[in-house]
Amino acid sequence: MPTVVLPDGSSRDYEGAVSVADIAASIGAGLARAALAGRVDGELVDTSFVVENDCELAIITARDTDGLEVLRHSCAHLMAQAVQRLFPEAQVTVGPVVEDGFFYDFAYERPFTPEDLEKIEAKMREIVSENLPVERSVMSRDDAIATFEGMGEKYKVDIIKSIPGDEALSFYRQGDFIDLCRGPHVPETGKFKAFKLTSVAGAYWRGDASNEMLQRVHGTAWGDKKDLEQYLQRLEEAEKRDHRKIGKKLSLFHFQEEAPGMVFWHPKGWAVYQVIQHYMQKLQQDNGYQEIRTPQLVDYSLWERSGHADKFAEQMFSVESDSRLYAIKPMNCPCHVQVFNQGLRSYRDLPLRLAEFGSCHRYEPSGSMHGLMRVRSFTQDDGHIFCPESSIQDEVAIFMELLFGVYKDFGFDDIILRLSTRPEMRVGSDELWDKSELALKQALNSSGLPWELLPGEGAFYGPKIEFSLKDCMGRIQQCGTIQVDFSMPERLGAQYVAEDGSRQTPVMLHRAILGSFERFIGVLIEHYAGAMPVWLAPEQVVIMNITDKQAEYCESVQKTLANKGFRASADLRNEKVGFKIREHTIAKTPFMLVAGDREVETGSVSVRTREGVDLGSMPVDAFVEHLSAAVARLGRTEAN
RNA sequence: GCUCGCAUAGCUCAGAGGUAGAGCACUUCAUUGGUAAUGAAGAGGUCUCCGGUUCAACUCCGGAUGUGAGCACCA
Repeated sequence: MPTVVLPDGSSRDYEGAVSVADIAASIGAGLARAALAGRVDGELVDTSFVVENDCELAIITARDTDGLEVLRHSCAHLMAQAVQRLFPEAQVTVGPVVEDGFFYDFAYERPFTPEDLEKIEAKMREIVSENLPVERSVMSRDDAIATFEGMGEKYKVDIIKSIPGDEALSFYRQGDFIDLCRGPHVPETGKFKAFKLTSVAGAYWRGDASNEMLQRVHGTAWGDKKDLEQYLQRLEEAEKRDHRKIGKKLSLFHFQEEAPGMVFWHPKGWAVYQVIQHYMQKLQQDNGYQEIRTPQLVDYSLWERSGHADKFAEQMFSVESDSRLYAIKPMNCPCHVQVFNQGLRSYRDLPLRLAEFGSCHRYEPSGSMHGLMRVRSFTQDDGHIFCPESSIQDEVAIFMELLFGVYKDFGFDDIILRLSTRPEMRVGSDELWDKSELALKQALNSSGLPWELLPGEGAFYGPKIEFSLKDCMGRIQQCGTIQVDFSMPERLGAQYVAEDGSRQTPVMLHRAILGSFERFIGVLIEHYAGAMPVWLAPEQVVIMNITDKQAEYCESVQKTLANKGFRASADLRNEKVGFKIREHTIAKTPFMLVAGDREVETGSVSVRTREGVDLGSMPVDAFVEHLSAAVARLGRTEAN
């Protein structure tokens, strides 16, 4: 006589053991149709799961996040079934759920083509219309291995063998297809209303580049057609915001074959870069950093001493000159230690905060480059804090405060914090790791923000915090970081004289707020779809005449604005004002000023924004005030 | 680096085994027009590069380079 408590708090009694599907049916026919799975006392189960005792139960539909996951996971099975019907030689491997969809990896004699994808999708629809029941079963490991060996599925056999423990394994069968799976799954193949295969690409077996390459087919699945449509629109929107596209359209920068992975900044892109750099420069000055500049080429031996040559030799550019080997600097830290090492340092000098807009070159693998997001030549807003072990927590807390302010100024309010702790391969005593991990944890906790733990993901020299921001498309972009390093100061002989006269090795905190200018600007472009906040806009104002008669007036207004430090230009071309408005709107210039005879007479300008809002005519002074306020707001929203 | 795709005018893209087209941009002329495209004319391409097949290659084949998606990598 189970009593089932539903999410709304109501409860229902049943005569005897009853399946989740039956419970759904007893609540309503609509719910029964929509039911994809159940959650019994917090655990996800199939709708065929039989409830025998009192429990809390929720019927899971495509409206639940969990339901969508079940749907997508089942859709991966559906796809695998379709592939095996079309290509009996293809072997199945794994097919997990990913954000917004799923994929399945197949081993096949040749890569799938886009035409194959269409065929697979058609076959999937066929299987949907067959409405095959999806049935769970349990097999012992030995039986499972024998079964899949019999089918010639060697990858599955591998997977089964690699699952630890020796309890029985669950399998899901739908018609002619069976797959190893924890489940749960949808009750029958008729449940799929909206799915689409999106792409095919290679992926290594077990994610290891030394293994053979499989065919990974990506797909997406949703509760209904409307959601699918919305998702596809979101993809389109993301494509429109692609910083590579906008960068070209707005002439911010370009790349060319002669310098792969290195940016040619155009005047407008460089203007943005400069604004950001000046902003950071001022910020760091105001917050106890001293700016330095270190060489581009440094003898290879320094990189050997720092340990980088060992690990990253292949990713370092080098130059030979006078039979000496130099590395083009791939990072700034060893150079900063050299600056620290000049002269004898006292504990009174600490914390010593050195900052550099450090230009670095790394030979990134060709396939990893991506517009501004991953380049071979980039500039970090790098900084290193040399301090005694005891100040780690304070320094980290101060840094985080600084970083949050910067992100807000750029218009990012949603920040994600992650702590990466000791990896297997590491230097330094456990005691040291304990201390610094604790320091980072305490700094995180005192920020009051939620944070995530990534065990084992720290650098070999110390734990780190990574700061990611969420852009307006909900994508997570890693930018800032602070890392504790107990290794490099020692390797490179950094020391200071402590209060008691003894020589001590300082701890070094590596930190960056933006990460790299290139990447950060890429993120900004996508976040704002090119329409930068006024303080960052490469061109803040353009003033245009209606006829040649107002040319002189426009020039004088332009000069007035430029003298006040605004980025203003005059568009005096012999074109209709509508044409000019259109061009500058497309160019995302925040303010467009029009001057005709009326404005000349009254010493005013007619103001229009790139959003198409007409602010009417106003005296030039009034506009200057308006503009100043817009600039001063930075990227902050009203609330912040 | 790996798998698959792509590479045509400054940009966005069409295009057939018989040495190329559109729109925008550019130049010139006319036009002086009040808030998202004034009209006309002109100029512009060793069709990424190197090989091969062919009477003939921008087109087919191979390679290189760059680039796109995904994987791997990311101090």
